[in-house]
Amino acid sequence: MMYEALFNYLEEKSGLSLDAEEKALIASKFKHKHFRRRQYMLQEGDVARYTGFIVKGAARMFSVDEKGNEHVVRFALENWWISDLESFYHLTPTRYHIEMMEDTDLLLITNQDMQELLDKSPAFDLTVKMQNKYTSAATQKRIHAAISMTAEERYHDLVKTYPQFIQRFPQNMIASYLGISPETLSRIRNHAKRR
Amino acid sequence: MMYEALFNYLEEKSGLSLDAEEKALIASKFKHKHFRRRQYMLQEGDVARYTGFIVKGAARMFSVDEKGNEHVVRFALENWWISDLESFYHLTPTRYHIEMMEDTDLLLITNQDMQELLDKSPAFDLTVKMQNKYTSAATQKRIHAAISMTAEERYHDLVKTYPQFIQRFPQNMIASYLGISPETLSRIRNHAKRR
DNA sequence: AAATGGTCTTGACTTATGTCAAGGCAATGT
DNA sequence: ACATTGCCTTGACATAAGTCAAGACCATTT
Repeated sequence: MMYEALFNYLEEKSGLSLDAEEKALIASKFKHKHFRRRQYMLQEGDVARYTGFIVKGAARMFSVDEKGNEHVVRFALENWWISDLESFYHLTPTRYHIEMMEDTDLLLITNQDMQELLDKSPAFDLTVKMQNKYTSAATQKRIHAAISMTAEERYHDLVKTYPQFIQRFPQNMIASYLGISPETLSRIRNHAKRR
Repeated sequence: MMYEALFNYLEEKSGLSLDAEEKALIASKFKHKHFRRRQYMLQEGDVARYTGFIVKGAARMFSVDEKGNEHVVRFALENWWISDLESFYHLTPTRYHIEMMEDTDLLLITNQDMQELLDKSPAFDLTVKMQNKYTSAATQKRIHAAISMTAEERYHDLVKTYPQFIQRFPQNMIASYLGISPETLSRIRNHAKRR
């Protein structure tokens, strides 16, 4: 059932195994919600009451600037967390939207329940610690890419690092994620092919 | 003395107060090291054995590309942590350099000692958790800036967010941090003045 | 089956930013 | 005091990427 994906993820990331009691505790803190393709989990101005764990599906988080242009800040797939952490932790209105790109099953948890789990479930606590390490390394790499590589280099790097993204997100959103226009991405891909 | 800065930081971030025993435990895990201006804490190819806490001073972390150009990935000042976390956690050779921009006092800790402190010192554990929240929000903001703002907007945003950087780091490194050339930054600053 | 809307491509043109080169100024070392 | 070096500015030119517009191709809805 739905929670198995989360248990597997926790056991794998933490390296610890979960007994029935810990599983029950964890399951009691998350509630399951199904989203349809194009449905929003969060909209600009909302406060992010939940962080979501993706059991199945895909989502994107993006902002909209004054000119109405969208900027994709992150993508998320199975076994990823999705939320605006700034809003989630500080209870401030978010500047972002989170939209499902496919029919998606999420497990949702509030900040308060998350704090409780961090205290009471060693596997959960350790998983979050491991995940933070991984994420901080990855975001550092992305910042480095953004400031030091050309659009073409960033695209090839993305293809290598997250090939799933290319399969599951349309090209104009990939372009937005890379910080370039869809036209530029189209040309980059055609140049690459010719060689 | 040297460790007071760290204790103050931990008490403030965690909201917990440290008794003599916890202070002694923490102090036993860090060693103090003084660096002179221009001295390196880490060089490309090294493994980052330590993470540093800056008691006094300033540092930059940067990479060098094939053309020999430097790219500043981050700056750090008093009460900031500095390390290549990817190398530190995975014991892989780093692609970065960390150089002191001023005479700097650091408190250094190994990964193993850090794990032990996370287990044994509640204030340390809570501080790291709080810090992770703060950092993940800040890096998300920086990624958003890099992909969606012009060079000029990014500069003004930096001036507002980290005015200390402008005071303490030379302009060519600020430019590198923003992902633009020193010439472009010079022109941006002069345009701004005229208005 | 036709209509609609979204997605990608391509061409022509514009604009932001980079590159190269030279000179000035201030800090630093000898 | 002088030489050296690093840092910043400015101009001329080059280039990467953005913008606008049109058309092709699909998938989805009616």
